Amino acid sequence: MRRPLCTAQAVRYNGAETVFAPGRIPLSVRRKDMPELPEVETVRQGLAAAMTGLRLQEVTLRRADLRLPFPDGFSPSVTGRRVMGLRRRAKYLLMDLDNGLTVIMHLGMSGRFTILPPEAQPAWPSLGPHDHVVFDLEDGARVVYADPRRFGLMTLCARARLDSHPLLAHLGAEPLGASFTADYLSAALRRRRTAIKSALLDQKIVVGIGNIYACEALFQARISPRRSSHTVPGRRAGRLVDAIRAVLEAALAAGGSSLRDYARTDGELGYFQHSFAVYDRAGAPCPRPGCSGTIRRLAQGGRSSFYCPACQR
DNA sequence: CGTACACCCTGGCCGC
DNA sequence: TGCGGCCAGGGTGTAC
Repeated sequence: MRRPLCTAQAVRYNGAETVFAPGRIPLSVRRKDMPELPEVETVRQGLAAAMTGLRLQEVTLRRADLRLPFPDGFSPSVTGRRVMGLRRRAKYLLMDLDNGLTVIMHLGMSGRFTILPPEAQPAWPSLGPHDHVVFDLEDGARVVYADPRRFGLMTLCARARLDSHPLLAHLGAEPLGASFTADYLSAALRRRRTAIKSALLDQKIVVGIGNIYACEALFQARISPRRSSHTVPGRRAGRLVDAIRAVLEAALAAGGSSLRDYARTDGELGYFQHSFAVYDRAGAPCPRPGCSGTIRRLAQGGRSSFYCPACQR
């Protein structure tokens, strides 16, 4: 399918709705399907509702690895166990089992879970080539993990040693947690000379922010993605912390409502229509009221940044 | 240690 | 219209 030509496009900004003038600039209305913190949290809620308290009657691995190999004994360690609950740390999903083990799961870029309710069983879709893990629950429901690009992972860890697991030990602050403050961010950035955009993607500083929300938060905080990190501490760090929280919370709210919609239809979790102020909008007018700038695209660290050079400094 | 970049993978988009 | 090529991205590993 080709990208639609822009006729009129609505974008939400600070609660006010801005409508782009008709133009000839091709704008993709890209469906966001890269899991960042809000998407992972939405998936966590869906899985928790479907799995908590139930036994995993059968767990099937349909290949030997994703980004990493499944650990030896994965299926036997998990099969027959009861799911005590689902937690999230950064973009990792943590499924606690009743034998003291926790399943660590990451969606990578294209990982997705689908919940097939028991009553729909005769009409369940057959498994495709990218359906790598199948959890059959004791109530007859089925949870399928699919991941075309296989950047995701699934592994096991004793719950008592979870905090020192190599994947989790070096993670920075949760952006929606109490420890993520202007002072914390200022201290983390003070001696860094990389661009602030790259620092926001560094999971040792703050977790859960991917390329899209990094761009959106910098736009809302009116900070250029090119600004050197060590010039952010102080007032800008305060704006940035507020902007990160606002952007993630708005996406979480959208995810929650889409979860209810999807649960009624095909049970697919965490993927929803979402529009962005700057992400993937190169050439579009800046949506900030009163700003006449044009959104630009910039390559930083092998990744695309989108920003308004007129109002982000 | 901080920084920069290659790499993993495949669907989808682009140009020819 | 068909096909080859390139790009997207998170996280880790390596080289400077």
